[in-house]
Amino acid sequence: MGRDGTPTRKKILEESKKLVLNYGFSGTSIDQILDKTGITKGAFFYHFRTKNALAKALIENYAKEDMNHLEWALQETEYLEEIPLNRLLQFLQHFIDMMTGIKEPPSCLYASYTYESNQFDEETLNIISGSILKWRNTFIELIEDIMVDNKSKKDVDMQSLADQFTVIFEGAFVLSKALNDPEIVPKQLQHFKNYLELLFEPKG
Amino acid sequence: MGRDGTPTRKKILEESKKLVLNYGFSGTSIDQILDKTGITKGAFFYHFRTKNALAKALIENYAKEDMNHLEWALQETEYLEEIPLNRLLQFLQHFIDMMTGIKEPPSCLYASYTYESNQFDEETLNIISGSILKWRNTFIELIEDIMVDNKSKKDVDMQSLADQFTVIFEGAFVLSKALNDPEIVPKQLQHFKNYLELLFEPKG
DNA sequence: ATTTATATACCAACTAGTTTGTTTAATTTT
DNA sequence: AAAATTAAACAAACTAGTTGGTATATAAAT
Repeated sequence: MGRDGTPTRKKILEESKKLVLNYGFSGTSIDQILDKTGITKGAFFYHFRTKNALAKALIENYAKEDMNHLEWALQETEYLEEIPLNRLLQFLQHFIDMMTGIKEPPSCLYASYTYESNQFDEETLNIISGSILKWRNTFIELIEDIMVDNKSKKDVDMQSLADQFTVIFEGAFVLSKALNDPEIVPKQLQHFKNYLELLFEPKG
Repeated sequence: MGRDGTPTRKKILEESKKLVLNYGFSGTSIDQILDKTGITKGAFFYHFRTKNALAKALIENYAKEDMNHLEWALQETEYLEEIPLNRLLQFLQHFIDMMTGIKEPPSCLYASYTYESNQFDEETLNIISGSILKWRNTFIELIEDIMVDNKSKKDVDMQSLADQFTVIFEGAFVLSKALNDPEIVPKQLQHFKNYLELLFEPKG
């Protein structure tokens, strides 16, 4: 056994994530990361073969956490399986709650990478599209369950309705950052919840 | 008088905008811009004092076009002033039409800059927030006109409802790019239109 | 009308500094 | 002993920005 490198690796990933979200990936230099972490160049290149290997590790990490959020909300609402509309609304409410009261504007590595996508290889970009498609398909299933015995008030395209969750998240992040107002995020999600209620709630 | 530099300046702005949207601002080098435009470094720095002066000119240009779109849609729907809901829906429809049939995923310089905001000075970032607030206030007025004699089906926060237009645009751009599917954009806007119809249309 | 002047536009080569990445030898931790 | 880390020097390529000079269109003076 040698010594344990995981704390160092973790520190690099943590600090560089913050830097990337505010300077962009190209705008973040390795020297900047070394300053923030206090480690040396040798240690950095011991953990990551190239700067783009860091990019990939960052997005892999981020996607894993993202998929955990998805699984968590699915499990938390599993008990409502028999009342599909309530389940979907509760699923959404979890994310509204999560985003309520945050102190600074959140941001998303997917969007960050997407706006400098020519810097990254296909494998790295596929992690992003893969995650987004996972959200899409999850929502499609949740909505399909509703539609079994519940007609929507409007003739809607289901795939794009499913995408709207991610769309609103991503868009709200951009506005929240640009206007420096974290409250924008939960408020926008609330509108999506309203929309689903208006579309699917039975009463007149 | 010397020769006319406006075509050169225009070329720089056009090409660098494309580059910035795919590589990020930091990820776009001046040499790259010179390759694409075929001009020389001397010419570049004749037109722009620094690289960040280009960033500012780019966003000024972009914001101006953006504000033109806003004014255009306002004027096109002015004839519906007396039927505020129809006006808002028609206003939206203009942008749905504009985004229908496009061949490649569009993107937005506001979002691009926002995800590497630490690269830019306050003046540059204020152009972005200024434009977004202009959209917000325009939509607030349009919605207020509706609410004069039309109660909404849900108790909605007006400011965030106004913001949703920009939120959906920005979010749809991100997904459209990440999944390489330009059709996402008009489809997402259609959902916003649906939402407004469900909120404000009188019939049961 | 041709020369002369001049401001603008532009070019090619250069400079100073930064970037990612390498190397090597010594040191620390398990 | 093996893995992780430091420190420091180094290189090759790239970066933003500078310099000194040249071309071009217009306007003024001859």
